[in-house]
Amino acid sequence: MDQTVARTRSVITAPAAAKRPRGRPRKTPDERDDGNRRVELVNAAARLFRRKGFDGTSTRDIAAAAGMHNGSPFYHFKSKGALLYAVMDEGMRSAIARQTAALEAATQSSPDACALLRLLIRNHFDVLLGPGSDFIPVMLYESRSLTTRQRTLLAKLQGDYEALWQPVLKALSKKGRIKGPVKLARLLIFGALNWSVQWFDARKGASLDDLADAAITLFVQAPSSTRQSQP
Amino acid sequence: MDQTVARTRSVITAPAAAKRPRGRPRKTPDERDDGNRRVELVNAAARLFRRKGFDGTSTRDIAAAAGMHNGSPFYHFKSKGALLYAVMDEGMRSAIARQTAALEAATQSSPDACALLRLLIRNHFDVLLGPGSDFIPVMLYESRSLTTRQRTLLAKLQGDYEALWQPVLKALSKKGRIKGPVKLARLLIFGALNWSVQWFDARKGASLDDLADAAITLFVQAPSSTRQSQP
DNA sequence: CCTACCGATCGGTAGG
DNA sequence: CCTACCGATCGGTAGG
Repeated sequence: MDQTVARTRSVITAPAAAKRPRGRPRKTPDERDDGNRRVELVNAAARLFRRKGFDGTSTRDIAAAAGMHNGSPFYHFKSKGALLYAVMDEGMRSAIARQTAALEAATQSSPDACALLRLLIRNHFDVLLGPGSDFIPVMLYESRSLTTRQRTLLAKLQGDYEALWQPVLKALSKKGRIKGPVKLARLLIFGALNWSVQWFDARKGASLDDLADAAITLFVQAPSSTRQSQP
Repeated sequence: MDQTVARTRSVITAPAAAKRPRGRPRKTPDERDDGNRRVELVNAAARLFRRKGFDGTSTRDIAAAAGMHNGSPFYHFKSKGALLYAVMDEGMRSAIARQTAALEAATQSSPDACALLRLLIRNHFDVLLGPGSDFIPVMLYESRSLTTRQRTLLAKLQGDYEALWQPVLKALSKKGRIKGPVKLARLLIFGALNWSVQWFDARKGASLDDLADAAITLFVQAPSSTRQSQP
């Protein structure tokens, strides 16, 4: 939100150069308040919320992971719940931005619905399972702990995210390559993808590309002969 | 375990007859220790663990929901985690029993793989979303709170459950009606089903039959013409 | 952002 | 299974 302002200030304040011993956790004093610590808090919270759940994570855990002391997170966030919301909000915004950019780039070359779905799915897996992506899993599995208002705000972003998929799914449905009611198909497909958080192990078995291939193969019906498109 | 001993004792101690004012929740003294209270605890725990999560539920919540006082759950279970395990264990055993019975009954009449899959899926939705079924959702979404040993024990049951699906899925795969690696297909399909816990609303929209239909339609490829079976 | 601290809650236990 | 209770932890705040 207003981080840009704070960030600018830090550039001015900072001695700019290298040379500070700096203990592990603590940042240099001139980096204080510049928004970086806030980001570190959100990152630490995302990682811990994912691994231990919202209720299983204490604000002390988060503070320690960000190299702070007990009460310091409350300097940046007014409550633990606000931290949770920040994680989810950032997760959704970055996922939307990523998919939007991918779709824009792709549409220039090959506007094939099946290829677009594969792109969306592949990116979705990356957001769910890729390195450093704890935000969306937290969003998916910890929303019980949100307030009603937070839930409403995030539902808007989720709607935006789904809206990116809808035309692609509709096109495939119209071509008879995705069967059944589109709304239910979308929910089932998202479920298949989102559940991968529970079982995917990056160290063994399939790659994210394998997953995307398997998903496309499973959900998208083979084109009926080749006649369907030219009757 | 050794509850039988305590049970006998209570029968002796109890005044046996009627006539006691008794507050709402309490059972009659002669029903004490007969195992019913244990069942009530597990049921209450299942409902609360599902709604608020394991970490978000206190043993006092559970005690109150079962009409007991603060420390009483620990008369039946040695820890909160043991209660969680009991919920999941019962959930898995009853789900396995249900699917096994359904498969046995069905195999007598029509051994059609697609119909069998539809049966499994329909029952799975019932176990996930039907009335009073909080056990499997807890199993699916709270396993983070298990100890390693508990997780191992439950993994065995999960394997048994999956084993019921495997021949059906393999048959469909062999017929070319489920595409891609069977293992990944199974994981994706389970995900699609299990995720319904997050969005299904019994009061509006689709029924469990609608869901099962949509799932079958989405996952199972239309038989290629009708020729595939008689080459 | 640290220090010191508060009130509340929690899992669990003793002792009957 | 109840009563009374303990030690630990937790979210959050004051005051700098």
